[in-house]
Amino acid sequence: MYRCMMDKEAHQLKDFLELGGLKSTKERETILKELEVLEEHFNAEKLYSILSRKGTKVSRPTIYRTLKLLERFHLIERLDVKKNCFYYEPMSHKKDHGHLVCEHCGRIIDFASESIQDLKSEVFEGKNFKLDNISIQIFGICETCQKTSKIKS
Amino acid sequence: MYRCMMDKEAHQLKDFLELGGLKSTKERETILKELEVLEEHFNAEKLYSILSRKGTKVSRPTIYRTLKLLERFHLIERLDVKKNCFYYEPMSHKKDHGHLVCEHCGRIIDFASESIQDLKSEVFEGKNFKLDNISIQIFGICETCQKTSKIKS
DNA sequence: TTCGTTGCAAAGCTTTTGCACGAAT
DNA sequence: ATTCGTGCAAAAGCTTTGCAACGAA
Repeated sequence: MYRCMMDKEAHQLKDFLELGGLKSTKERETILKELEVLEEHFNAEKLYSILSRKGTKVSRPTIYRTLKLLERFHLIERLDVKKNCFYYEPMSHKKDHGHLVCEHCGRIIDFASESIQDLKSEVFEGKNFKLDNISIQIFGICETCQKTSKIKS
Repeated sequence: MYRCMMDKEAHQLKDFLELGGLKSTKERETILKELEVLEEHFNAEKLYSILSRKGTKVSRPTIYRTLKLLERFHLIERLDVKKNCFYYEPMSHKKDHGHLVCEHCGRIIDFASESIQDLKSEVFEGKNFKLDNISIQIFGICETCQKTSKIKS
């Protein structure tokens, strides 16, 4: 299962890196540190601009490479939210949950649900499919946008 | 709600087109006709090559534009399956269902589930979120690939 | 005739890659 | 001393756009 992230990410990463004969660099630590405090869903570009603004700029290629690395180690998870780019889940979001994606403002809201577990059991029992990761997106209009409904049909 | 598609797509489309002051062209009909018989999930490039092979080639820009049009009319639905491109649901797939996406061979298998309805009710009751469309992807390894498991961990 | 539509070529955007330099072990 | 990682610039891959020619109403 992806999606899940331990508390001491840094340690984990270092272990993984060592195991894989990979190196711990200041760029990787910068990114990891940012992800530990990041509350929102993000993509490569957003991370790039956050770090740039903070004066700890890391190049785009390195950001992309590092995100891939972290994904491979299941330390972050890639989302699928109808944008033509990759979005990621912050490390702080842990257990199984789905995403409410507002089609008006683009906001992504996590939601937990009993039914997700049911769904997994059903699929596991019904089909001979080795589950890895479940990804649930519900598209619609969030509360805020419904109120300020400047929404064109 | 997206995802749902009536039987007489062509009629529907013509109505929509008329309503919007849009025109019915042979390119749009070619695409629509292909989508009516297409069994598999597809993307723009796949559609392009199918039509090209059949000798009813339509340019890429037109394919992209038409798919967008059909999506706008809720005649097809865009999927989110961890590829860096848009995948669509064929018109023949109707009611609420999720997708099992094999991470090894890339195959997409539809599955229906009671729990999807539960999930929708839960969200509808719990949050003040105006539902539009639910998108469920379960990633893992399909039966076939498990058997022929040449899978690198 | 009037607009919407098409195809081409070019541009746009996100992501990836080649390569030389630099840093970690 | 190796070997891996970084940044730059360039390429790649998918999608969109500008524009002139075309075609449906």
